[in-house]
Amino acid sequence: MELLLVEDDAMLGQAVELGLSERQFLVQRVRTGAAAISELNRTHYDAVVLDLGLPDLDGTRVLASLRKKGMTLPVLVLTARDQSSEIVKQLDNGADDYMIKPFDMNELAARLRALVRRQRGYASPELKVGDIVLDDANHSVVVEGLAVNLSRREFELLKALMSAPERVHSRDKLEQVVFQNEAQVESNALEVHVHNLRKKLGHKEWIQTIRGIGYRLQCN
Amino acid sequence: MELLLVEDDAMLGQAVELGLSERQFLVQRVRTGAAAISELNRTHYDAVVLDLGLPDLDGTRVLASLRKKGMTLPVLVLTARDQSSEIVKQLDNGADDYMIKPFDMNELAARLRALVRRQRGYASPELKVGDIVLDDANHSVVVEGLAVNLSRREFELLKALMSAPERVHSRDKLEQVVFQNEAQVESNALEVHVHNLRKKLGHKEWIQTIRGIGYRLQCN
DNA sequence: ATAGCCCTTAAGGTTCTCTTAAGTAAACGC
DNA sequence: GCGTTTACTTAAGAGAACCTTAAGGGCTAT
Repeated sequence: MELLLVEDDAMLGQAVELGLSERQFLVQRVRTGAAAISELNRTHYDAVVLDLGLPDLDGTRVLASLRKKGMTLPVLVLTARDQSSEIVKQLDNGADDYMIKPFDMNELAARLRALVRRQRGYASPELKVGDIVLDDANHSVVVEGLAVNLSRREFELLKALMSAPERVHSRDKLEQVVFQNEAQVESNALEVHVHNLRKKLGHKEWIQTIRGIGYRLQCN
Repeated sequence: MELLLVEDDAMLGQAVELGLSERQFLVQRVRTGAAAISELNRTHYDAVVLDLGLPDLDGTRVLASLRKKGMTLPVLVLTARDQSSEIVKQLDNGADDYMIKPFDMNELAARLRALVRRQRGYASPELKVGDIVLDDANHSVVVEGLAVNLSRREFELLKALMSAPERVHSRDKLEQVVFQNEAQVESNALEVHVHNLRKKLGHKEWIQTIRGIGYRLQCN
C-alpha cells in the first residue's frame, strides 16, 4: 500500500515514516505542499497523510488544490491540538479523516488501512483495464475471457500496473512493489518478469517500455 | 494584478507606470532597491519589474537578496542595451524574464501576464502551450492531435520550456535540467537535442533561439 | 526423495539514445 | 563587406537500456 507523507518536521516525519514502513506501508515522504502536488501528479498513491503546518503552502490549500483537480484518493490530516477548531473546515474541505498530535502509530496505521479499504470497497473489488480483469481476493486474472495463471511476482507486477493504467510506473517503484523489500535485487529480474508477463497476457504491446523511466500499461 | 515597479528614472518610471495602469495593472512604484525590499516585505505583489541601474543597491543585489529570502514571485528585469551581456547572469540569478530598453509597452504587459499566470496555476498534470500537450504522468506528448515520441532528454527539454513558455531559458539552466547532473557535457549536445526536438514538433519557429543566452518556446 | 514450478542470475543480442565532431549557415561587430 | 562568433545540421561510433533465453537453485507438494 503506497502512501504519500507530507510532513516538514524532520523528527516527526522520520518517526511516522519508520512506523508506517514497519507496518507494511510503502512510504514516500515530501516536505512541502508543492512537492506533494507534483508527486501526486507524477505517480499513483493509495492515500495521503497531510500535515497542516507546512513551510510553503498551507495544508488546507494543498488539499483544496488536489480536490479541485478531481483527485479522489483518501487524505488524512494531521493537526496540532490548538488547530483542532480547524477540523470541521478540513473535513468540509475534502479531508477524509484526521488525527491530533501526538497520536498513536497503531491507530494511524489502522485508520489508513480503513480509509484505503473503504476507498477500494466502494469501487469494485476487482481491477478492470481493457480486457484484463484482476481479482485480488482470489488471486485470479482473466484476459479476454480466459483465465491466465500468473506467478506471485507477475501478479504483483500486473496489479501495480493496473492500479494506475496509462501512467508510467518507474522501475524503482515497480521493484519495490514486486520484490516487497524481501531482498535487494541486483539483476534484471524485473525485466524478466515483464517479459514473462507480456507473454502470458498475449499482447506484448499492452505493456509499453518507456526507456530510461519505466513501464506503462495501455490496452486499446 | 499588483505590480511593484522599481525604477529611479523619473521619465521612464512615469511612462511605465502609466502604460501598465492603462492595461489594468495596479502599479506601485519605488525608486530605490532598499525601498523595493521593504515594500515586498510589507505587502503582497504578483510580480516585480526591476530596473538594473539603481542609485543605491544595484538591481542584481536586490534580486539576489529577495531570492535569498525565499520570495518566489516573478521578477522581470529591465536592462539598457549596453548591459545586455548581463542577462545570462540575471536569469541564473533568479530573474524570470527581461526586456531591453527601449521596449514596447504591450509586450511588457503581455510578458507580465504570462509570468503571473504561470506562477498561479500549479504544475498541472498536463502542460498545454498552443497546440502542444505534455503529460508528465504518462510521459506522453501530443502535438496538433498527434502523438509524438520523444526520448528522455527531448522530453525533459520540452517540459522545461513548457513550464514557462514565452520566457527565455538560459543554456546553463536547460543543461542542468536535461543532463540532470549525470555528467558535465563539453559539446553541443544541447543544441542537437534542440534540433531534434524542433524536427519532431514539426514547427521550427516554436523554439526560438536567443543568441548568446538560450531558448524560448513561443507558439502562435 | 522426486518432480514441478518459480525465482534469480547471467550472458548475448537487439534496439535505441546520446554524445561527439566536423562542416555549413546565420548573426554580429567592426 | 569581411572576419569572427555563435548556432544549426548531419552522421557515425560508443554506450546504455532493454529483450530474450536458458541454466541452476530453492521451494512445495506429492
